Parts: sequence; C-alpha cells; structure tokens
Amino acid sequence: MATLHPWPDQTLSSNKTRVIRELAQGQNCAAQLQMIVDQQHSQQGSSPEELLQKILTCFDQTISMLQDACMTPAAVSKERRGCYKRKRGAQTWTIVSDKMEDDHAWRKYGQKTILNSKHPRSYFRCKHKCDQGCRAIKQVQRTEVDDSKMYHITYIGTHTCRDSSPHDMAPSNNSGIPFDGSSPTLKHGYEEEMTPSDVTELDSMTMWEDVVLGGDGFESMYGDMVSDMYSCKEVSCLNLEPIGLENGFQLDDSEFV
DNA sequence: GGTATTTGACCGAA
DNA sequence: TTCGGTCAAATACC
Repeated sequence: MATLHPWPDQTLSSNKTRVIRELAQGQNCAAQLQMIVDQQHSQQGSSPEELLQKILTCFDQTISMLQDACMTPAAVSKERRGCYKRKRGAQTWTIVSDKMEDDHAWRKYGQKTILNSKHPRSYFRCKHKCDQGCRAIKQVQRTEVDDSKMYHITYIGTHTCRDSSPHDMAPSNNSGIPFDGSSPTLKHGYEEEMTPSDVTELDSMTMWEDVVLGGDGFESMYGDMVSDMYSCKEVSCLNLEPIGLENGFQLDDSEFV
C-alpha cells in the first residue's frame, strides 16, 4: 500500500542527505565567491556570475525540496490520519455486563464492524485523555445472543486521571471497572506496559519533521528565517551548527560572514 | 459556538 | 492481504 506521507520512510534519510548536501554545496560556492570578490578588490579577476548562478541553483533546489515537504498544516494533518502506535500491553479486563455505563466519563472515538459478529464494536477513551493524559480505553460489544442485552466490555489500561465525578470519592482500583457489588463476569489479563524507549525514535523523527514539515516548533523558531531565505536567497541568517559531510563540505555559518 | 458522535480513511499486526 | 484499532473531518446535538 502506498503511503501518502510527504516523505515516505524509505526516502526520508536520502532526502535529508540531499538537502544537507545541497546546502553545503551552496555554502562552499558562497565561500569561493567571497574569496573572488575579495580578490577583485585588489585586482580585476574573473566574473563571479557562474558561481552566483550555481549558488542560486543550489538554494532553489533545496528550497524546492523543502517546499515539497512543507505542506500546509491542514494537508499534513490529513495525510497523517491513522498514524498511531497501537497499544501493546497495558492491563486489560473483560467483563460481561447488562449496561455500558460505569463510573468514569468516556468519549466514543470509533466503531467497527467485527468479522463474524452481529454487532459492531464501539471504542471509548477516557474523557480526560486530553487534559490529564489518561490513557484508559474501553471497548464495548454486544453479545451474540440477540435477546439478551448484555455487553462484553473490555477495559484497557488504568485511569491516571482525577475524574471529578462524585463516584471517585469512593475507593476505586482506578481501572474504570465498577465495583457495585453486582459483579459481572470478570476476566483479567496483564501484559507489559509500553516502555519509554518507544518514544525515542518517534521524538527524533518529530524533530526532523518539525524542520522539514514546518512543525509548530520549527515554524515558530525558523519560519521567518525560511521565508527570508526563500525571498532573498540568503541562508546566512540560519544559525547552523558546523556539520561535517562525506564530500568534505562543512556547514559552518562562520564562512558566510 | 462548543462539545459529542459518526464514519470513512489509514495504519500496524497477524 | 485481511482485519482490528485509531484518527480526524464531517455532522449532529445542545
């Protein structure tokens, strides 16, 4: 299946290399031009037009690549639909109950028809996911028996939120399972929690995406710079750290000064 | 206008 | 390739 991500994974690293290489080449040309211009002050030498054209071409290509990647925020958001890391692990409980409601506030976020099931499965997440980062979710599906209004309810993850509902004043296992005495059929399963390392790669990728996709962080920090860069073909305003490259080029803003 | 739900698209796992 | 889980735009509701 073809992904619609602006930079598919298999081309992401190569594009990064190309961008950096183009920038480095432009930098090198600029440095040469600077030397020529300096020499012209002392003696009339060759015209820098050729180098200038090369510099402009390099930056045009770089900026074009960046622009291709920098889609509008709405478009980026749309293309990234469905991009998620499926929860593996976390505590799970499955109960059979005659009611879907419990003591916690849930918000429905999806519904799917399940193969060989008469009834769709509904997906709920804790209402406090956004404000408190609570990761508890539950899945509700009616039992296959038509005449019995019973529901299979699977709770995944425990509540980390401080639900403001009065019910929370009572002792709770914080899992969202109602302790109302009329204990439904309960199955309990436990798998390992997601580790912090799960986010490491994602974070580094996000950092790069912030640069090439115009993420919030990058836009706020460098948005004006990129705009200036494109309008005046000038990159000296980018306060880049020196970067060593395979081809011997080096990104060092000191050479632009 | 703000919030909740619906629903089709998309992704990862099997 | 299929299917279940999630996202987010569109829509409904208050």
